[in-house]
Amino acid sequence: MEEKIKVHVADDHKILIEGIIAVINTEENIFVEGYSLTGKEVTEWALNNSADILILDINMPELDGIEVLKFFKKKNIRIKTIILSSYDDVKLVEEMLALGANGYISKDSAGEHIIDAIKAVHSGEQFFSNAIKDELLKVFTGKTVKPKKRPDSTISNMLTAREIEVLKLISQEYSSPEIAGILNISQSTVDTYRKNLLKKTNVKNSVGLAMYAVKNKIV
Amino acid sequence: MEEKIKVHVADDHKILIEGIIAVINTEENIFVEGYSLTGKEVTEWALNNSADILILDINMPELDGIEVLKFFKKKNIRIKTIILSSYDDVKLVEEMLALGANGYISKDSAGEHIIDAIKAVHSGEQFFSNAIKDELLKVFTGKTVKPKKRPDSTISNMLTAREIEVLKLISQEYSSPEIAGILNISQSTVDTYRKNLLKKTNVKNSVGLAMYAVKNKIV
DNA sequence: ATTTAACTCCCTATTTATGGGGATAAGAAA
DNA sequence: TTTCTTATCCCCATAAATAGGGAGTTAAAT
Repeated sequence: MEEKIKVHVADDHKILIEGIIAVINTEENIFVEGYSLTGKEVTEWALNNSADILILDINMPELDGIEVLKFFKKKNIRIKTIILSSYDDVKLVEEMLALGANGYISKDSAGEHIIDAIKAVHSGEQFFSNAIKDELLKVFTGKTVKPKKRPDSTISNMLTAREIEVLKLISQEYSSPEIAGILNISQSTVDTYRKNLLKKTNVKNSVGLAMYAVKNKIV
Repeated sequence: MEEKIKVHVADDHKILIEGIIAVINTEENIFVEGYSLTGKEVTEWALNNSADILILDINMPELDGIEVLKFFKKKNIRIKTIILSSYDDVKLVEEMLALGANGYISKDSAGEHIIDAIKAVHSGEQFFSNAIKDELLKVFTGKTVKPKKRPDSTISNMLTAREIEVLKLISQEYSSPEIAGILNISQSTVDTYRKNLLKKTNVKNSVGLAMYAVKNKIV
């Protein structure tokens, strides 16, 4: 009496969807109910359909994965979701968990991991790709299940107000001496913020900071 | 006696590779010889191995598809190549063709198109995804091989191919010494490109370059 | 054949950025 | 009260980026 696990896949690259379907088809008790090619399609699908598991790409045109999850929350749609990401970003995982995602796997990982993820999430567990696990441990020391507290514990909250100000100015092409002038603080202080920003965001240089600011919609 | 078409796949996302393999495996007379996860791996593979068809992603870390094709040209390695791209960009098609690519398909297209592309390219034809065809017609009115004119004047066109490569790497947080290493040119040259980029894009610094790259969808 | 554009490399010099360390005052939290 | 966070500042040192100049090679276009 096997009840097959019903999966829906959402990604803007059809080839990748077909790949996932092919991988899933090697499993007896999992099947793909259908797929969506845009975030909008997913939300429309979700209004009148359902599945046990939704595999959701974060990078999609128009409506991305984050927006889709927000939509679900708003409409009180409950579906176990596994996030599919191009890169391993702890910050994103945090945000995703806060939005109710149940798993997070990287596109770099092998197809078998998708199967593992589906099984785990379907049985009520959470699943993360190995690459992300180590990072996670540092952040959620021990708490495996819920980031129940502060609903908007996104990354921007890890940065202090002043750090964000500096980050914004960096992203606007200002140099440290200029930022010092604008904020009326010494350049040493600006340098300190730069150092802290680099550590907290885990990027290599100013360009990384700017890209981080873009990703997190700080600019 | 059918001779199977031997294919090598290069993409930084393993799941996508598995998808392509799965799709290709549905075909009797095509098989996947192996795969590479980075551009560097492809070049190393190509030095001692071969295949009938190489399916090559353009967006890969460190060494992208363009660089791989340039490497082939330099080393006089001949392999029929089908470019796999996330977006339909005529400019890229132009460049790819000039570098000797034989086909260009979008990740948005269905898996069956890969099969079609492999068969077409293997039999000596060129293959393009439908989305790109219309665009192409406008540009190469009839001429399938050589792109001699560039009637379009987008901002990205003011930048040379090499400049765009450097810009990409800058946006990926690489420093000049690192970029020099990746592209196998001297740091002086990289510095020259930086100077030219700053002038052409009219921004103040590396952060500005990265933001420019984002705005113009170069990254 | 000549010009042009792209790619390549070098020199000199100054300014910024990065990385390590430590330190103090104000205020909030435990 | 004591501890922790935030914001502020400093020293030292090295690496990287910016800014100006010049110059050779190749390949394509006219």
